[in-house]
Amino acid sequence: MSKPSTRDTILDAATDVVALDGAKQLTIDAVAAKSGVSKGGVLYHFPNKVALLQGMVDRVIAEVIDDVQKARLTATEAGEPVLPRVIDALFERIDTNDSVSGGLLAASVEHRDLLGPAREAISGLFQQLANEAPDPIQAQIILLALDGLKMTSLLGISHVDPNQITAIRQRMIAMAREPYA
Amino acid sequence: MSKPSTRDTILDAATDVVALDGAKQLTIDAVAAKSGVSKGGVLYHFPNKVALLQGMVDRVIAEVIDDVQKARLTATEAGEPVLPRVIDALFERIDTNDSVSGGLLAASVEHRDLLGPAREAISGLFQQLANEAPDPIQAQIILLALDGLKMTSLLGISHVDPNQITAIRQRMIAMAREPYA
DNA sequence: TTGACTGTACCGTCTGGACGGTTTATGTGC
DNA sequence: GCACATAAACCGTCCAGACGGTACAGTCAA
Repeated sequence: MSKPSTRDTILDAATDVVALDGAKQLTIDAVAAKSGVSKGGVLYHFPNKVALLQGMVDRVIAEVIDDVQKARLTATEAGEPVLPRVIDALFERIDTNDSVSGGLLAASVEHRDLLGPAREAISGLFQQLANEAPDPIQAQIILLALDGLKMTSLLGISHVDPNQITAIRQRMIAMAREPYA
Repeated sequence: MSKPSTRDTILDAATDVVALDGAKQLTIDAVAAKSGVSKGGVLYHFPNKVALLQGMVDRVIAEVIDDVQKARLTATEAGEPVLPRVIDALFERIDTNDSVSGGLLAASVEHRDLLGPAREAISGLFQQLANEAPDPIQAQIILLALDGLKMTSLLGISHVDPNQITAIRQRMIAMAREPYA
């Protein structure tokens, strides 16, 4: 276990701040305090606040993409259809409902370009997923529904009865297996 | 056309500010300047900034609910299934992509209770829509996909090819008409 | 008279970031 | 192995501007 880089320490602290105190409280001072690094040190690694946000966003996005790619790989290796596995993977992420992504989402409204690079990557991946599926349009709808589920629950405005989550999940998988007639 | 109330004038101005300059620029001073009402006047109607935000959110939510209810009414009057009409109505709202909702969404992450009352109303309405549909689970998935579409396009992170929007819309309607076998 | 404002002055606080200084790591020549 | 130079990593303070909110005297139509 090597000592984590200061850069990562800072990003971890920033994540903590958002998770515990909300996105509004994400100030350079707060991050400095929580990370044990001085304010100057923080600004050395991230020349300004936007760069810090960018660092956080990039980490989260990379994680999501990694999850999906993994699901995709294991599915193709097992000779199974890809989409059901992806659905499962994304549902797992919904359950681990970090309040961090919500905060980052909010920040991204302000700084549109934060999600610019991420958009490219995710857009390409999802398009590919849909096109590889037997029924691309249906696949898109399923992926959109996953977006909706994630985002509404992220923002605390989900209108889905928790008891029905499992049914929805299973239905999505069933849909993914047998395309629309 | 009677003169709009000062309260509405203020809310309009606030909406303008968010639309043109972003949510971050929504300051009491900015709203006062844009509305032509003095700062004191603004604070007379909205004792603090949160109250102002609440006023904005409430207006938007009421509008959405109204649209959906209208679609629902005309459908039942025509003896048609409700969901297809609702899908159409919500798609129309996606196209009129006000950047305001995005800003309000961002603000709602910070002030969770802003969406509290709205959540109740929308949650109830959507649940009812789903339960009235021939296939409630499928209906939920469709409604979630609409959420996803709206939110991703609101945040500028949509991964849907614009050329496929129409196909997706039609498929959703087709799905709503004939439930899953 | 009263409610709906205007206009201005003011306060306390927060925050991003600039800046100059200091420690630590990394070579490099001898 | 050692002295030295150089740059990277990091510290702590200070500042200017912005913002929410208060206070309060005055205006004006109903």
